[in-house]
Amino acid sequence: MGSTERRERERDERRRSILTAAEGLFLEKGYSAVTLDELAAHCELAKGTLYLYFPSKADMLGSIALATIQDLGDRFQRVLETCQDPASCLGQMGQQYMEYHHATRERSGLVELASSRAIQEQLSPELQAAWGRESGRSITQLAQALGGCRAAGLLVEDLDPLEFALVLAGCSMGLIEIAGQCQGMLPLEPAQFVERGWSLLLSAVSAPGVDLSRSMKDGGPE
Amino acid sequence: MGSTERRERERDERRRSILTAAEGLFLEKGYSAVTLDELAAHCELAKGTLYLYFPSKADMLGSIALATIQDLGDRFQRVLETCQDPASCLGQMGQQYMEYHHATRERSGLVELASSRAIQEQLSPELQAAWGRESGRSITQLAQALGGCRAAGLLVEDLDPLEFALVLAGCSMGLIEIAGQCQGMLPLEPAQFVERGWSLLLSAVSAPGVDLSRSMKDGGPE
DNA sequence: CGCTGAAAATGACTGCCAGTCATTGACTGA
DNA sequence: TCAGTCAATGACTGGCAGTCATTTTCAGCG
Repeated sequence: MGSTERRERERDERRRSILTAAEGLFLEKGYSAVTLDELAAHCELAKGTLYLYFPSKADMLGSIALATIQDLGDRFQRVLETCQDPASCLGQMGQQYMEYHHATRERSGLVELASSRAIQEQLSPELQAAWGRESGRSITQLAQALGGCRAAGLLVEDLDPLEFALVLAGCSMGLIEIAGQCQGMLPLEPAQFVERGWSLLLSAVSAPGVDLSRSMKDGGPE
Repeated sequence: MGSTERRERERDERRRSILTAAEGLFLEKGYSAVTLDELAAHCELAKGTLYLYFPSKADMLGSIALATIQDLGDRFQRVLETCQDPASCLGQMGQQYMEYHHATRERSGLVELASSRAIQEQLSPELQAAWGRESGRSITQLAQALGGCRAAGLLVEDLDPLEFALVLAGCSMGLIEIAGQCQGMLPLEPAQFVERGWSLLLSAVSAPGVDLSRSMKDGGPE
């Protein structure tokens, strides 16, 4: 019988519905203010049942955040697969990053929290491993695009693609964070802020006569 | 009698000794793994006594982190007061930032945690206000130095000093964070990482023919 | 020197909540 | 119909932040 498969499908569905409810509550009230009794009530389940699907509350948050950052990796993957020209590849990654950020901006607080040491060390080993893999993935992808640009002579020679990819990633994170904290201080959208940062960094490492930051705005030359 | 003053002095001293013990434990075991019973035992006090000095555990962490970021503001203040030439002013701020980071690098995890929404919203209103004031201070100071550089024609014209100060601050935060997370991924010290970021950003906004990132390395022209 | 009142310190206690587990219920295949 | 498996339950436990009635300390005074 296909009953085992149906079981599995139902299990997946329930898991997903728990995550959906959890995400809503976490966004509404903040992670630590949500109790599992409350979440269980929202799911019309008993608290114990939640533990059949997740080993801890932290793992629920981690799973939500993981799915979010996986989205970025998937976007980058698509760019790498469809794009030949290195400059437009990098440009499209920049665009995808902005779109990703826009699509997930309300969740960015959850991703930030999940990245923190306090949460990370509570995650199950499997999730921890997946998280490390996933956050490394988008950086590697970025480094790959940067490597292509350097090979094409579009970047200054003495640039380590991986190192610069980390710089870009770190700055993006920090800019989003500070933009969230200083909403009042400047009338600027977080996304514009990040875009500004990328532009500056890219223009600083472009080879003489080239401006890679331009390729982000129009998706590359053609 | 001077007994009231002595009282106050002793109170301050005790407060400080609690913070010292707390900092040590937080660094050793992580904030959430430290119980107040444990901390009280280390201070040779009863748990209740701690609450005569701090309204909550979060406020202890907040006070430690606040003192840390105040240090940066003090450093920047000294630079602004002693320095006339705008370029060397900015350069010295960069140097001070690196020194600050070096001096407080083991505490950077605590500052990061204290900055998080999860902790911020638990802080007493007074501490929250002080935190906002203090984190705004160093950015304003940085903006002031940048304004001086722009006025001297060292920066591109269309640069908003405050906005760019926020970019620098955000990138620094993010770079420190990602450097902490990706220790294994690259053989680079966090400080070098941050320095690299500052250099790139400054070179991107320097006026044609000027390289402000240089002034950070040698403390400016003289 | 003892007395007194105020301030400081105490630690048993409370409430809350993540996580557990013995029990019950639902379904399946024989 | 029955046995066996897996999902679901919710009362319970343990641990910890924060409280508060009580005790201790001590300066100032008669």
